[in-house]
Amino acid sequence: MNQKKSDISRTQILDAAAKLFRKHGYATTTLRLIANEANLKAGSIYYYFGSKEEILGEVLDIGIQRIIQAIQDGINQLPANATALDKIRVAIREHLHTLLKYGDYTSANIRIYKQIPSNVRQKHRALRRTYAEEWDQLLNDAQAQGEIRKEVDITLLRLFLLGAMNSAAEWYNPRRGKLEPLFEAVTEFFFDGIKSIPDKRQARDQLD
Amino acid sequence: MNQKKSDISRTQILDAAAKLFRKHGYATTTLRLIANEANLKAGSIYYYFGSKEEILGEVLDIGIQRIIQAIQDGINQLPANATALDKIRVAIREHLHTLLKYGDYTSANIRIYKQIPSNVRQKHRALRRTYAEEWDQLLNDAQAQGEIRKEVDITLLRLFLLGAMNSAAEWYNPRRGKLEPLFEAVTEFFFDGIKSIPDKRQARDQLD
DNA sequence: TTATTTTTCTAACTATTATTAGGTAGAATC
DNA sequence: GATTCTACCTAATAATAGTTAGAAAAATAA
Repeated sequence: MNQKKSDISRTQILDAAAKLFRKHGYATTTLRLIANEANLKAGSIYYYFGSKEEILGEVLDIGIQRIIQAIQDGINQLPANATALDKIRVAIREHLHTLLKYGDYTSANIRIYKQIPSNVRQKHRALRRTYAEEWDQLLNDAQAQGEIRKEVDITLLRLFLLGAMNSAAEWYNPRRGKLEPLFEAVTEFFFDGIKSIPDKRQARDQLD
Repeated sequence: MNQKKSDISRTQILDAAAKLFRKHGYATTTLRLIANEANLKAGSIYYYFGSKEEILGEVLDIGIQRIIQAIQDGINQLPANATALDKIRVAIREHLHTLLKYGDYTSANIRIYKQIPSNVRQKHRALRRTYAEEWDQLLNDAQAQGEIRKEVDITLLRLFLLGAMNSAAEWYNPRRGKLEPLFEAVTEFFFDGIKSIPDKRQARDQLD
């Protein structure tokens, strides 16, 4: 009844696949490479998965689910009087952390999503949508509270904010720098902007 | 002496490759698909290119060069009294435009860069570096002029700004929306931020 | 121990790939 | 008109991919 050995191998295959998908993309990652990384032979993979696409699907789902979980946990730890912007700060931090530190699944997801078979992408789309909606919720709340200017297009904000963060998966090198400055830079840029002096439009907004 | 026919076919191959690389990635784009899109047979491609990698290399280079050219042209058309931020605005606009409108080469470059054979990426890296340096120049100028707050880390700003813009290649649908709102959103977010009221830190900066 | 089930391996099969060798039709040149 | 060059094509090659079938080994149960 106890099938521990089996679970271990299955996890090793997924871990190996996530790592290699992230690094080399889906198409160029062969089952023989995955098997090798997981200390198996290629044929043995089919004891656990029906196809290469099935592995891909599971890696993708795990990638998003981990990040959703991390943000959920982070927000739950916030004090009761936390503002909407506080929650967004937590979400930014957890997103970056999950993406860049414990990142094979999440990073693989971000990196290869657009270059996978369309039937797999199709299936995975719902989960992505869910994640996007959680962000929209956070951002809309902040706007409703008056913490985000009311002219801001929330959808575009989400797309550019996530786009900026996800791009770090392309250039961030864990050995060359800590993650905290990235978090501070993102919040600084998006919350306050980079300009020295508020221009007329912003000044006007403040008079409302 | 006039080899117009040849040039046309060569260009068609490159156009087809850029289009397919952008859409399906490098590995999954076969020479037969490229040939078909360019109205040739696969073997004929070798009359023009020595290998698939050679096509890739040329597509990548063209992608960056077009964007560099567009920005250069845009800045040159600016009046003499344009500010450093004005130039950055132009650079943002041209970057988005080249990426999203005339985008097969540029978009292919952005999308597949991380999943190509490392020797090709190695060769192409210098051009990318050049482009990054042009941005750093623009941003540093603005900071030296006092138009960007002096605490801003210019390298991180470049990485996140380009990351945000490039992400649009993943989600922008030309049929569903105009490009101008994107441009406005990017400048709004990065220049002024999204917050309704400047927080203490920003207020402090303004007192310096 | 023996029997059964779970897990892994070996060795092949089929399809597809980039690449190459050699041919061909027409245009250009002599 | 004969020759050479240009721009392709056809057909084959060798390598590699995902996948499968069946045997071997390891673990578990009897």
